[in-house]
Amino acid sequence: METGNAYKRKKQPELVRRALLDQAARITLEQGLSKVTFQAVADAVGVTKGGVMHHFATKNALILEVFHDAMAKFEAEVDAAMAKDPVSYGAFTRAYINATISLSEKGQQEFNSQATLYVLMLGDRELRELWAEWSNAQLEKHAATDNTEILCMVRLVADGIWLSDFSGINISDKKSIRERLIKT
Amino acid sequence: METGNAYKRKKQPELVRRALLDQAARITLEQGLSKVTFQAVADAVGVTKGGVMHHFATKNALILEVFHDAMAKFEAEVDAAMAKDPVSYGAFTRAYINATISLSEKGQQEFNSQATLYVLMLGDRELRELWAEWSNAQLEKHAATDNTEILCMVRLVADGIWLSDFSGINISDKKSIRERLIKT
DNA sequence: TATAAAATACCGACCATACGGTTTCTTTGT
DNA sequence: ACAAAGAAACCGTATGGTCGGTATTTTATA
Repeated sequence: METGNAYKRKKQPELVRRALLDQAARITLEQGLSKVTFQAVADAVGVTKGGVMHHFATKNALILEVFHDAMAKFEAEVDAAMAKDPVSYGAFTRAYINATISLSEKGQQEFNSQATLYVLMLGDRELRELWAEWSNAQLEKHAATDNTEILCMVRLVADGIWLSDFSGINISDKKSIRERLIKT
Repeated sequence: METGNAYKRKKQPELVRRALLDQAARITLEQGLSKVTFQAVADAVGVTKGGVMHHFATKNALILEVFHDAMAKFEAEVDAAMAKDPVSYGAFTRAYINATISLSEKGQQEFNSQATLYVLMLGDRELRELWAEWSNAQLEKHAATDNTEILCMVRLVADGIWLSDFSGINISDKKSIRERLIKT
C-alpha cells in the first residue's frame, strides 16, 4: 500500500497480496469457485498455503476480498470513463456499457472484473446481497443523470449482452446494438 | 418425499430420480453448487448416498443431468407459451420473456429453471459451452419469426432483468418495462 | 400360470484424499 | 531486538467414490 518505496526488498507483501487476489479471481473464472483452494492459489502465486493464510485467514475472507476488489475495480473503471465524458446526461450509462461490454471480439479470456462479480455473486447468497446493496447505491449515486426508464433499459441490455458474451453465444449484431445503445 | 421404512418402501425409481434432480437444483439455487453433495441430496430426498449414486454415478453426471433437465423444462415452458400465441411474429421472444421474468414480485419460492441454468453455467466452463450450443440452436429454430435486431434486444433486456431480479436489485419500473417489451 | 433367474433399486460400511484450518518454526525487513 | 512474512508439518472432517449385500421388480422359462 503506502510502503511503495523503491528500496529493494525481497518480501513485498503488498505485491503478494495483489497476486493472490488476481490469481484467485483468475481461477474462479477459468475453473470455477470449487477449484479456488488455498493450495491452488498458493501454487499459482508461488507461495505456500501458510503464506496465503497469512494474508487471508479463511476462505470466505479470501473470496470476499476478491469480490470487494472486483467491485472497486469496476467502480474505478466506470468513474474513469465518466470523467472523460463531456455530456452529463447518461454519462453513467455510457461508462457502464464500456465497462460491461468488451470490445475485443476475439480477445481471449479477458480479465473482466464484471465477470468475476457476476460469477461469484450468482453462486453465493451472501455475495448477492452485497451486490444488491452496492448496486443500488451506485444507481442512487448517479440518479441525477441516469434515472430515466430508457437508460435503465439500456443498462439491462448491456447486462444481457455480457451474459451472452460470457457464455460464448455470438450475437451477430453486437456492434450495431452497442452503437445504438450509446446513441440513446 | 416419503422417508419411511428403510428400503421396504415401494420402489419408484422414476419418482426418486425426479426428486433427486429437483432437490439438487433447489440446493444449487439456495446454497450454491458447493453444497450440492451426495449426502445433502440424499438427505433432502430421504434416501442414502448409495441410493443417489445408483441413479447418478458421479457428481459431474448429476450436475449435468440437472442442467439438461433445466434446459428441457425451459424449452417446454417456452414451447407451451408459443403454442398459445396467435401472432407468429415475435412469438418466441414473448414466450422467452414470460419464461424468464417471474411475475411474482414477492414470490421467493422461485423454482425458475432459468435460474438453475444460469447459475450452473456461469460457474462451469463445460456447461457454458453446452449452453452456448443449445442457445444458438434455439435461436436458429425460431429464426423465422424472431430474427430481427429489435427482438434480439428485447430478449437481452429480459436477461438483464432476470439478472437484476435474481440478485435482489429492485427495478422500480419492472412491470412497465415488461409491458413495453411485449408490445414491441 | 407358476416360478426360477436375472436385473434393478437401494442400503450401509468402508476408503483415500483433499480441503480448511491450527500450530510451530524460520526468514526477512526495520 | 522485534514484528511481520512466510514455510512446513500436522489434524479433523467431509467428500467423492467403491464394494458387497439385500429387497423388489421384471423377464424368461417350463
